[in-house]
Amino acid sequence: MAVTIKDVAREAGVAVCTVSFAMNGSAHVAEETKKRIFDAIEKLNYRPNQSARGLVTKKTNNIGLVVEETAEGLENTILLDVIKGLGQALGKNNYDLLLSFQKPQSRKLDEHVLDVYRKQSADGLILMGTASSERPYEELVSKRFPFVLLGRPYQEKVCHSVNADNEQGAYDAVQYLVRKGHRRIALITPCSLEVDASLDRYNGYIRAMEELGDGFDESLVAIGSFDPDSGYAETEKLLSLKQRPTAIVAGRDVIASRVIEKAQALGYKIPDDLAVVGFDNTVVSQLARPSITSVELPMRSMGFEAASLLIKLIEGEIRYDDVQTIVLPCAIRERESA
Amino acid sequence: MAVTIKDVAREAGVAVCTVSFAMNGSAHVAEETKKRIFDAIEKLNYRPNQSARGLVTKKTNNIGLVVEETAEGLENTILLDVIKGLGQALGKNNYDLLLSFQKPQSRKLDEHVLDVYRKQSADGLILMGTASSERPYEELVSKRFPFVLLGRPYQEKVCHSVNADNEQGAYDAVQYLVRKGHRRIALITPCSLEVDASLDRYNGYIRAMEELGDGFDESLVAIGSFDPDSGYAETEKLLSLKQRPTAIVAGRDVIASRVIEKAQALGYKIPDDLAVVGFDNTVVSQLARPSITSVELPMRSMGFEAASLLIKLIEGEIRYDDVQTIVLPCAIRERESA
DNA sequence: CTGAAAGCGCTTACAG
DNA sequence: CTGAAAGCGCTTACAG
Repeated sequence: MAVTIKDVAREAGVAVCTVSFAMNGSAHVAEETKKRIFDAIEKLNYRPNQSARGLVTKKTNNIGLVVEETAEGLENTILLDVIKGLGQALGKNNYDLLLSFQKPQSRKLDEHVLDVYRKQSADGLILMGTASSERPYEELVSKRFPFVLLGRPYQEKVCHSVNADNEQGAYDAVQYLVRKGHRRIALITPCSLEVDASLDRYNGYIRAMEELGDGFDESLVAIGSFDPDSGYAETEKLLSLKQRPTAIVAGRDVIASRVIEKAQALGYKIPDDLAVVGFDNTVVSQLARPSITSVELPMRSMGFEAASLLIKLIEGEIRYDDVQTIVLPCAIRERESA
Repeated sequence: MAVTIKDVAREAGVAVCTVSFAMNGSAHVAEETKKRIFDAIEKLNYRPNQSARGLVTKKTNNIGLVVEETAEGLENTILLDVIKGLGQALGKNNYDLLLSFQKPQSRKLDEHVLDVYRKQSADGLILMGTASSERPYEELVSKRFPFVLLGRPYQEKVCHSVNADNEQGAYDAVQYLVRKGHRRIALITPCSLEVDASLDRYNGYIRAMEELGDGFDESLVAIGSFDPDSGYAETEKLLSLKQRPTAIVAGRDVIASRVIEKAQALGYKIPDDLAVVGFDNTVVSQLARPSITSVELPMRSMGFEAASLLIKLIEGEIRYDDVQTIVLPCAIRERESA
């Protein structure tokens, strides 16, 4: 049915292997022969069958990305940027992205990750999300199967990983506010501190506050959540402090928008009475009024770096044991709120 | 290196083909033998090599989704919902999603679409986006390669397609406002009318307005754009009409949020002085204050239906020539702005 | 009900 | 520099 390498060989009047050599550059082929071959390929619109190729080369030219059936990992807009970043690196290197979705019945994500490895349908894996499972890594590592953690806890340096520097992002946010003249700076965490990124931001905040010399005042920290209304109550609490903060670092943009609403409702002018810095630089920060100064996570770069690293691992440009831990800086996008 | 069907056969003490028969149910195997085989599979963690399987069955169990290098198609948050919907259907049926990114150099998306077909790395294709190219379809159709258009112009019923009923969505939005007592209802289109979805919404609006009996007043229509500030000027213009509208249907949520801001700045109360209905039901409509009543596009269902349809096509449950045109209804999510 | 064998479309030593 | 042949890991008629 489909055109095969045999058809090309016949059309060009050469042996099958010569076509293969010419296409892959795996042996020298006379210029003239080459031209005949490439003409035949173009004429017939020949593309090597990936399954046949994969069977012998043990390479699929696919990168796997596993997604939970509940799709929690897809919840955030941010994933789109990651995929774009992945795509840039992948397209450049001629890889495709294989998104594997869990079957509704099978509850164990770990097993599913292992399955895409066992089926050999990808040459490497990008593992992203917050879920920190240990088991799949073991089998993957022991079999030296290439994979890169993206935005996950980096397992004591035993796995290649790419992450955003959340700690530095929060630190910079405080520093930015200090430069604007603030000293009483509060933090609302993006969610519980059990989540890695949340803890990192918390730590960055503390480091910056301690450097300020006033010491760390626990009453200036509130724990936010994924509740869409998270930020209202925390703002009210923070602003009713005897020594109220003049600035708030909100762990996520949505929370920042709630902070602004509540503060405005209480009669505060933003940013004059209260400065607000958000996190994630999502569309929310652009649409809010006033627009929100926000710490941008380099999601696109993270995707790009993760895919580039994985490809180097696959192609042997980086040794498997030479564990890479890439941490990318966050940048502050200045807008009206601070 | 990896465990093969031979290993399983040896472990279970049967012939290779018996293992294959047992796994695929393609021939009867005695219960007892079956048990030995499945025990061996479990013990060895055997999973059939996808390339080998694909080579002989001519099936990859992959669905292709082509993405332009510029990733325009990925621009909207909405794609995430589509992917979730695709994933639901795919996971259930044991297919993976192959996202193929264009190489930076190759400028022709059409060729790239054809390449994933020619390489035989997917059993079918989901084509989404607004770009309407004709050429790839021809080759695909003539070779009877399964593909489904998602949110694209549906090419005079020659291609299977899944779409949202934008026309009805706009019609319903007007009807909804009429029920709230409005008659002077304006429309700001989501973008130029060259885009299919935009035109459909425009037509739905017109149909509803004409049914009202007051006839179609062109001055009540403004053409919006993708400019982030689109909506400001249009609102100003519409509200300065001698007979100003009491309600505005905004073609996108972002535009609706601009309408609200501008109207509020001009002293109008929402929804009392001016009712506003948005489109797309994005996070913007939830975060705006007042929150925005919005027409929801069934992106998740569209993804699910598109994948389900494609799988039926692939597996022969639907004849290739029995062209399916699935149009899914939009629903109005009532909030504060109307 | 089970086994031996051919073949899917490639790549890669191995000769010439 | 090019050709004939083996083999990758499966599935599927074909015998028994």
